[in-house]
Amino acid sequence: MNTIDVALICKALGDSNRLQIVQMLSDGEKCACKLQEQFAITQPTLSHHMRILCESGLVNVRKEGKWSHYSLNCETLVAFQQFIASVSCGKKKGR
Amino acid sequence: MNTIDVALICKALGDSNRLQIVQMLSDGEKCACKLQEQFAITQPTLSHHMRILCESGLVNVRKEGKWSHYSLNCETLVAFQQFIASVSCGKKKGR
DNA sequence: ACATCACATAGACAGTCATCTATATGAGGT
DNA sequence: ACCTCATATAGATGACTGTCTATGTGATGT
Repeated sequence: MNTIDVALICKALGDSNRLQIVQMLSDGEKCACKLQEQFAITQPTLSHHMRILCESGLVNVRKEGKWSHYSLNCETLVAFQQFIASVSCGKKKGR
Repeated sequence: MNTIDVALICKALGDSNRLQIVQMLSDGEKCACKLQEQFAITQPTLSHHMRILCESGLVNVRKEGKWSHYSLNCETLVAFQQFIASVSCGKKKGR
């Protein structure tokens, strides 16, 4: 995973609504209607946020009838986590 | 570390120049002039990026004579990494 | 066929962002 | 005192962002 991809994901997570959405998806797949309940934003705004999350690669969508079910993309998430974990603060030992 | 703090850090990392700066600081403290060499941006623009990184809490600055030395803030970095690592993709995994 | 539900798209708008040029600040050196 | 170097600040500008209202789309039910 290169810096451009990571920056895109960070940008997606740089909005606290979206960050909370990701945390909610940590529990497992959820439909848009379920996510909607938790936020004081309109349905189109949520849809916009979900699009950004999907485009970053961090979130997958599964359409089933009228519903859109969103879930975290494990592969992308893990690659992102590894990238972030690879940053070190230089000092050999902490504390 | 709460969602607002994390979102602020993500926002700071959501620019690829800043993400690369953080990667460079992973090596250890560097002065602005050293960072400057690596980017095709003007000095004021770099200064602007450094301010955003400092305000996010992820970067510290140490002034010494004419120079500004930047380094990663270990405490913030680790807290951020833990937050990111705590997101799971739902499918059961160890730990 | 029609109405309804779940969601996406379009367009608008105010606010924020990354970048630049120009200028200020402050530390050293001569 | 003056000049230079390293960096910060100010102000401008065009692009992008988050949010809204209004409307479109496609699936489901009567």
